[in-house]
Amino acid sequence: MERKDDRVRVKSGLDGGAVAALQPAPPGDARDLGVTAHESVYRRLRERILFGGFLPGGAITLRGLAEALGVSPMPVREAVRRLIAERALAMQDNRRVLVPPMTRAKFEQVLFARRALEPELAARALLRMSRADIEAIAAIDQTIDQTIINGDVDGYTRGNFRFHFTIYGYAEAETLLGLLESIWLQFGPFMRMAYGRIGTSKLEDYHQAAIEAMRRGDEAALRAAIIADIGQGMGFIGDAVLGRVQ
Amino acid sequence: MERKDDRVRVKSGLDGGAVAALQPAPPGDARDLGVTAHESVYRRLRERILFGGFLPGGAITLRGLAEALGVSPMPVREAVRRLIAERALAMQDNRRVLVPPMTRAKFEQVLFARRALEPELAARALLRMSRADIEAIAAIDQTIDQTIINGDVDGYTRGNFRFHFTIYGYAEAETLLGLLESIWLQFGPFMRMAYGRIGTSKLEDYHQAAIEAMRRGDEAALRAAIIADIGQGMGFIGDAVLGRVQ
DNA sequence: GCTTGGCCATTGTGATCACAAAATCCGCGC
DNA sequence: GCGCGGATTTTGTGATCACAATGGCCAAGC
Repeated sequence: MERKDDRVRVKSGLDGGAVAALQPAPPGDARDLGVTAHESVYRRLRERILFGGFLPGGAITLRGLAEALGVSPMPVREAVRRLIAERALAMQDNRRVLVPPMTRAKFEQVLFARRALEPELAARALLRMSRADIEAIAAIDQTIDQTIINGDVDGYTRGNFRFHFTIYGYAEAETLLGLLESIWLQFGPFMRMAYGRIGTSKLEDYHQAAIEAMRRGDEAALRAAIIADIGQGMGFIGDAVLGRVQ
Repeated sequence: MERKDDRVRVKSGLDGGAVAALQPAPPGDARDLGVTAHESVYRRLRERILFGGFLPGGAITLRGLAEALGVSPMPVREAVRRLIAERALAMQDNRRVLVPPMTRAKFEQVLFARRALEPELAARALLRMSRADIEAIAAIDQTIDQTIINGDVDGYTRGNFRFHFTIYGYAEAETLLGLLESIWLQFGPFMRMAYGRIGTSKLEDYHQAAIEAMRRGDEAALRAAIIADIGQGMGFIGDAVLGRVQ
């Protein structure tokens, strides 16, 4: 009993207090309104994978998660199975579930997929965004700048995700967006790890260039800014994580 | 122990014609060797979605599938949830599971994704294929030609899938391949429907051009052949299912 | 005949139990 | 002190049961 809890807590503690612990949803949590238990569990785990810092390679047990989340193992099974299908988690031959490790080959494919999908989604979004929409994106970017100043790694990670996917959401391209979400889930833990290791001081991005391209309605410049942002961010992650990849 | 709930399930039967041909796995089926029940169910459903003809829009019930497959509803739940995560099935707000309908917007995104992923996968495969591998591909294409002559729509559909994914399998790019599999699962039912509606008589493809490009080691020509094949095949499907597609 | 209301079968969801395999632990022998 | 083999615990899997909600069906009323 004691061990089980310990293992969960250890995995969650990537960099101390900045990350909210995995715990049962507060009663009346907005995320749980009219939502099934496994959907709630799925969202919690997904968020944890993207931002929280499940340790890559760390083991995950259904009963352990169920106990930590205050539900029976059943909805956890469904949520975990869904995340496995999205390649966010993996099951090895042992039937043991874990956050799949990053490899150089996988990293390179993630990079290719991002470069193929994200400029396209941004370009499609540009056709459908109002001036107010664009300024909302700019506002998000300002909050990101604040997280950089504050050294808030978790805030930066969340803000960066929100910046990208708020834009892509306007593309009205659910099929392509689904592919991209799977991709982000696959490098999410490593993004968090990289930023956590390097800190926010050296962070720079091409968000401002993207915003100005959107303001001008310049699709080519927007594509270029997104590609530059991907290359810069992924270069960061690659340097931090793959330098010592097994 | 004794099950007191001996409700009459006789008349529940199968849900419409969509699952009519689904049968329990034969004992000792190679697909079930050392494989969990939900994995077996998953493969069977997946194959049916790709080749078999779940009717788009047709309703699917867990208990109906379970009965048709000779298992309890539990492994069906996991298999269906996995297919939903892969976008092969969808759950509407009613919590009813169905084969999602094709829309013009979705079709166009599928086309974009195929054009982005498949030439790349083919090019990567080319670097790793031996001469014998290429001739094995050529042999697959010959069986496809035979299915066209015989008017064997099912055989053509399977052969075409096998032709493409045998090539892409050599690319050693599991991440990209996973994205592409999700894409094929999304248009699979419509591919089958289109070919079934038009028949094999008018079928032509660019497989031969792709094979000769591979024999010459000509990456650019291979990419072009794959792109041409996608355009031709998807044009077929689009015409048959959506009417005219730009 | 057509609409409408209520009854009931059916559905997905979640909890609990049983079981086999895997991992872990523990104590024996060297 | 250190491997090593059996016992024990833990784990994923699958079946069964309970339950609330949705949908379908049929009869009553206009």
